[in-house]
Amino acid sequence: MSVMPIPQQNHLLAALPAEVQQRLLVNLELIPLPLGMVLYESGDALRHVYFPIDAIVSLLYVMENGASAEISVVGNEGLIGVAVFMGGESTPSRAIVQSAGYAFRLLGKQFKDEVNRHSEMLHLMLRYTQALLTQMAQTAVCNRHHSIDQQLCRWLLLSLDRLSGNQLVMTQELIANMLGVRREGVTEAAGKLQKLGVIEYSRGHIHVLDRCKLEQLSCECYAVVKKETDRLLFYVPAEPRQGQPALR
Amino acid sequence: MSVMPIPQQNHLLAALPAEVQQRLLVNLELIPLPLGMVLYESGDALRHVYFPIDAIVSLLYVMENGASAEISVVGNEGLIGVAVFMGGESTPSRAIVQSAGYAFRLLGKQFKDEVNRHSEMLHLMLRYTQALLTQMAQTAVCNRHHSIDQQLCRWLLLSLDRLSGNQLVMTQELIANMLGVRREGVTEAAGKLQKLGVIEYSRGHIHVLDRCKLEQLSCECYAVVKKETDRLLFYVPAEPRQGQPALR
DNA sequence: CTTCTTGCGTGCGCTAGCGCACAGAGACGG
DNA sequence: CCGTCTCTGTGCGCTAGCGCACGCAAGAAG
Repeated sequence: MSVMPIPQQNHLLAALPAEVQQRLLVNLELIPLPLGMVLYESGDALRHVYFPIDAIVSLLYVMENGASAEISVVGNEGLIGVAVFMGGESTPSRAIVQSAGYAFRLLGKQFKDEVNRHSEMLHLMLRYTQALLTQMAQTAVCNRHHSIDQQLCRWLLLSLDRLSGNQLVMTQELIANMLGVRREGVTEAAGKLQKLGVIEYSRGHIHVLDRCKLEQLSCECYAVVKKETDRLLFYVPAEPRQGQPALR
Repeated sequence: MSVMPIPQQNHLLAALPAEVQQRLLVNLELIPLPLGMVLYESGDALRHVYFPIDAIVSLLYVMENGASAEISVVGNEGLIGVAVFMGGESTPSRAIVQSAGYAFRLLGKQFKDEVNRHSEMLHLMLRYTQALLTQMAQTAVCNRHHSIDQQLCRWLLLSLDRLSGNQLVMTQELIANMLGVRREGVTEAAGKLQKLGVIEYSRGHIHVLDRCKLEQLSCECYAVVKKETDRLLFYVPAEPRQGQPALR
């Protein structure tokens, strides 16, 4: 990040009415999110909501025995902390930084008040929440029916969509935690992809060489979630943004 | 159903302010939900929202190859059709009746207008939606990490909580569809439970004999979802309902 | 340049769950 | 009472993924 991040780089913030943006701007706090930082733990009352700029945050469920599984992933298309306006104030999951970067944050209470004052803003947030819901549902299905190979492809694509460039900084161990599988399983799957010339990696750095191939090898889950997310967030009838094709 | 169902048997309808109840009552339509009825298909625009009384409805994702997986389950604690007020108007899943019974339904537009007029009502619906979110997340985790035996226990408990009595009408084949596993897998798991004296079944009728044991044999997922659902929906500070222990 | 740490590769035995095939047994209509 | 359909039980070979153990090599630290 050589240039200063601005709030409008987060799609949700950018989509707010100008008037609301003005009022929120002064309260937004730019926060660096280093890899592995925990934004909140399972059951924590949410003090802030976070709007990622170039960071990626995973919602992770950690079981009693320590095993984990990623529930959903959030980049600059969304926000962390939907429980603030959904009313629960907490969720039984952990929010952890999966790719370092920056985010703007806002006090939960302030955000909640603002959301409740502006129905347009509320409805935007609710559409985002529905996109999140879709992602969770699809994760459930994917966990049930698809191979590690397919899931790795899906996961790489989800991350890629939320990054600029085609390189991820991410060890296989961490990917395994996210997918809820063995590290060796990821090694094997990644090895296959490398042999096929789809990716190239070494010691925590993954280059995606052939995104197209990746999409072919992925299960349907990626496309379903992407399509639905685009429908919910980026198709705004009779506005200039209409038809914007992708997450980023 | 020898007695006439009344709207207040649905927890969400019962929790609405008296004034709103009055206005909705005349528009509520009592509908019988036979086993297997599809309330909506993946991608359908939602014409109605449904409030189950004694029926159970599953949200099911059906993949391209026909395989399926249950995303969440809804009984008289909730409603079918959250996409109406979340703004998406549709979801990529099927709503199918898993246990026959009755539900009240309401035109989606009417419900939406009502929700948008009453913030108290909206907030109740959002809390329910968060409970749904939790259930989906937990389903994802459960699909990843737990055995068919454990998942069957969880599934039986979820159904039991939404029924009166301790008998389910449900073939192993259908349970397998819900869990997204083989029918034989369910046969085996159910056989174990029967040997342990936890359940008793024959040709689509399952009697639960020892609910306690069922909870012990289930994975943590059931308890997590139940606790969170109770927290979100039934704990209303400084009101008579406070401390109500269970879903039903 | 050495040493240590971190990330990746690999092999091996094991189990859960799959796909398939078929058999028996309750329910039910004629 | 008989044929038919639906539901459940069982057996068998197969594979994906697990747990474990160990080796190796690229960077970082000294």
